[in-house]
Amino acid sequence: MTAITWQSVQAEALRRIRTREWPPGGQIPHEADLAEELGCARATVNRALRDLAESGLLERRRKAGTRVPLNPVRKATLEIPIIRLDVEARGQAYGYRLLARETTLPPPDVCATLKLQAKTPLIRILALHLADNTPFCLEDRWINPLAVPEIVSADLTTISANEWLVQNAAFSRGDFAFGATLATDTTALRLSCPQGAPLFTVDRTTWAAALPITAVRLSYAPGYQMRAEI
Amino acid sequence: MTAITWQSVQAEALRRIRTREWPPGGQIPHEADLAEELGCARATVNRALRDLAESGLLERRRKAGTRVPLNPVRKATLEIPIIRLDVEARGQAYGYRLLARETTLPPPDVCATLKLQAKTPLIRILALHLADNTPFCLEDRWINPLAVPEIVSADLTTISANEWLVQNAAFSRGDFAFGATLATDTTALRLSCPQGAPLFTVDRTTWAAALPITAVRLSYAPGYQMRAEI
DNA sequence: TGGATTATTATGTACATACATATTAAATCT
DNA sequence: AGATTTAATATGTATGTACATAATAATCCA
Repeated sequence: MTAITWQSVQAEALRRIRTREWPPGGQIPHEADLAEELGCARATVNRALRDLAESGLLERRRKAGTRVPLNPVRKATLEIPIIRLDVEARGQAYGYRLLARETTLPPPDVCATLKLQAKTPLIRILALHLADNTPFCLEDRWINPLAVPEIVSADLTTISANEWLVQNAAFSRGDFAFGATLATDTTALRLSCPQGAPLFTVDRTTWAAALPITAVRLSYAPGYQMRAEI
Repeated sequence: MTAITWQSVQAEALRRIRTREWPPGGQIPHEADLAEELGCARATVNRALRDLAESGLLERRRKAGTRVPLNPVRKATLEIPIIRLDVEARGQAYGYRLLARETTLPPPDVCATLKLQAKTPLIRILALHLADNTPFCLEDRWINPLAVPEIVSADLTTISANEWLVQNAAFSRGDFAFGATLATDTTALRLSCPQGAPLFTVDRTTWAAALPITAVRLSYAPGYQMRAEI
């Protein structure tokens, strides 16, 4: 029976940080000293402190040691589910409607975010996600067919591009930008909300290495909140 | 020289996931088998796969083994810096103005989010954060003086409550809710933006165990975007 | 057959040791 | 003194072994 787990070491470290036994800006003992003091292996202390450093509560550098940051930059974890699961997790019935699908030349801003030549034709998808039959989220997406050729034969009337891409595109990197925009007249119509309503929006771009796959703007119906914990 | 690191094992696992050599929904080999195949210790494989599971790319269960999820719920990491550092990271000059400070009974909704009795007087802070002398973010905060008694003697005209609390409050848990709201007349005035402009807002509540510390709404000037990577 | 019990198994973790690596501090040279 | 080289050191990681734990599969019994 080993009474000391890395979690217990972490809890003790957290206690010392919170009580300022390890003051902000100050150095904390070496792993080896802590291991001896707490009666465990250095690897156990390492696991505990490494984890705290990843969440921003400690700063570690080789040779320099470990210190408590003065202005910790805490890290919160955002869960990015497919929209269907997001709706279903709220206990609501999910619905989906493909509004438009075409292959056309993208506007300059889309070209820029995807770093593509202006003359590359892309697939544009416009779709509406519903929760309990009321508009939940409007998906305005551009897809690079060179990155996912199978998309041209995919039936996007029953499965959303959001879901299809998660399952079929081997993406390696993604950027997110969260913001607020006003509902334009057409957007308001589609989301069944007043024109000028404030919409929470997510602009997402995903890549397979250097190859751009897709850029999407998700406009959520008024009142939507994205949640996170720390 | 040990050629095989846990990062290289992770890269190989990622490759197999992306190429569908390990298909979605399918089981992958045991750690022990992988370790033998790749020529490393099981602990190395464990570290690599555990990390992938934490980011949502694998699902692991004791005895059941490891599988590739059909609908992976990816985890993005959000960095939560103090506002001053957020501004300075953009290469802009940070400014700060305390607009109001009073001790008063909070409205019912604030009581509810903080789970406090309605008759508990709280400290209310209203402050403006500036970037290059233009309004950047409006901070509307309620602080529980029972959780941080030193706040009553803190000078919040030179250091923001945001920063003071990060440095002085030992919080253990926090909830975030991101959304979009319309600028009311008073908010528009303070942020120097048109009334009815869409504002990206963050509602944050922090706790020390079960003791509520503070609830704050941050309203960012129009155009602000919060970014994350995956 | 059905329900409880027991065995099995894959992951999770602890440990001691050894070495790698980044970074700082000391020493050396010009 | 200032620049360069060298030593020292704290963290980072790999390994083999051992055992813990959770979850499943097999078994047993009524």
